[in-house]
Amino acid sequence: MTSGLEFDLDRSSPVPLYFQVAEQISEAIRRGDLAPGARLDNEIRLADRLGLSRPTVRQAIQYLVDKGLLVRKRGVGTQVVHGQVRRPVELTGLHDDLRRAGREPSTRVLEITTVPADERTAATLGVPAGTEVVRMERLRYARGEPIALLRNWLPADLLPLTAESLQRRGLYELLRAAGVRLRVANQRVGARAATPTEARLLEDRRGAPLITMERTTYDDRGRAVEHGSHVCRASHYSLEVTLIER
Amino acid sequence: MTSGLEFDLDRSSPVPLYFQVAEQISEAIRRGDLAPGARLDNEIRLADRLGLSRPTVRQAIQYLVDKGLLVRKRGVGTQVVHGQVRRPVELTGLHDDLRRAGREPSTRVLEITTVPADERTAATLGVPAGTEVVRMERLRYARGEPIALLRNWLPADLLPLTAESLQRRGLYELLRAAGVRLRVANQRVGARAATPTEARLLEDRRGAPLITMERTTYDDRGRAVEHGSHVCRASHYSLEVTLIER
DNA sequence: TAGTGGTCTAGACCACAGC
DNA sequence: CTGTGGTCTAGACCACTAG
Repeated sequence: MTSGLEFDLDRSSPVPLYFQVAEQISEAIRRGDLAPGARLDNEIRLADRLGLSRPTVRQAIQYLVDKGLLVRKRGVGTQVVHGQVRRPVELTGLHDDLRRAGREPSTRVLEITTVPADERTAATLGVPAGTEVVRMERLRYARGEPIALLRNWLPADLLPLTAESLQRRGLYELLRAAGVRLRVANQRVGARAATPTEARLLEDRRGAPLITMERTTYDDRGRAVEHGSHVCRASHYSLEVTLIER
Repeated sequence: MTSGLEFDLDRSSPVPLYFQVAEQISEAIRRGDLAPGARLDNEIRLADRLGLSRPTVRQAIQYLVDKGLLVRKRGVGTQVVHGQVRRPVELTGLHDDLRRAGREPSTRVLEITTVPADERTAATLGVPAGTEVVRMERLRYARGEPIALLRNWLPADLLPLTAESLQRRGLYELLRAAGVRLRVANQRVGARAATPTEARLLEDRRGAPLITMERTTYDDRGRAVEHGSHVCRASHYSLEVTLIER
């Protein structure tokens, strides 16, 4: 039950009320005050207790259901899901992933050039063939060891990119700082053996298993802002995904 | 614009109105009547045209935004995202994946037994140690070729499982048919080289690159209903994921 | 400044689960 | 039968975007 929980809402804050509620429920779960399987008060009672309308409370709950923290069942109620959500479902780059895991990422920029887009790149990014695009190749390290080889293409007019800025910050971080709001990414994940070149760059043996990732990311206008084709050393990295069925 | 689109709503249908709207917009995108980048009418106008309230129209749009088909930006409008969503974000098993791709999956059940849960399995499934669980091992084929080696554990009281039923239907399909509603899955994806045993079963060479998947799935009561530890031949399979930032 | 989505309210009726 | 979430209405005001 949430009966014992205290909620602290600030109506003068620019933070939406539904989000304040969601954050505090989320925090209660993280702390363990709401154990896995625990039932929340029903939506009406929760709304009464918080002095909010039911739709606002529903919005808060829906937000956490979409993140995989809560599950709902009609006639039963809303409960905390068993099993920790290992990672929130977010649109992150490898740099953020590693930093979050406390693995001190660093980057070596192998190449960064501006070229006219060939047919295939233009189609992927949804720009006319021949448009200027930035092509870059980076080597990502964690704790001093090579982890991944990253190849990216993005429209040249999106933001200025330099080897210096890419060495200290991840691509996604730079995009966000430039006001680009990432919204959707289509990603294909596979695996294959390392080629001799890849093995040399990643300081691994030829034929070592690599995770492959092919990703195109779109902003809040629906435009492609980045395409990436990456390989990661499987011995040093794995992906975590949370799937939600609506 | 959606101005030229026709919408056909049935208020007597048990299908929710927001879902009817979402389906028809989705269909218009699939057909190409709404091209990538196309702007929808604004929410107020759309609500007027359909004879619905704005919240209902918003719910329909939100549904498609969550699926990655649409993007919204305040002050701008709602647009169709560039780049096809290759696969809807759904909670599917390998069997469904392959069948959807028209690859005629078939299954050979190598083992299926009921055993008391050891410490680790019990913790993963959130049941007391010693509880009866089903342990199974399957070999999944597509077009006659071995694709994946699947190992699963699930609570024994959930549903009766036989080698016969598993040979003709996927595990997720059987779970759904038994009234289990899957809601959340935490999944870890990696890669490694095939062991000699795996290579023999998968009819591949030793050291061949494999995709590894470790997944725990929860139902609408928040209980773990299945844990899987799978390996797939990377040469014959890859995963597609769509990531959405809220 | 005009137009858009973002948030919020205060109700209503319905469908489904479980006793 | 009772309680729960699921759906729906008809408004309101605000914050942000773009010209």
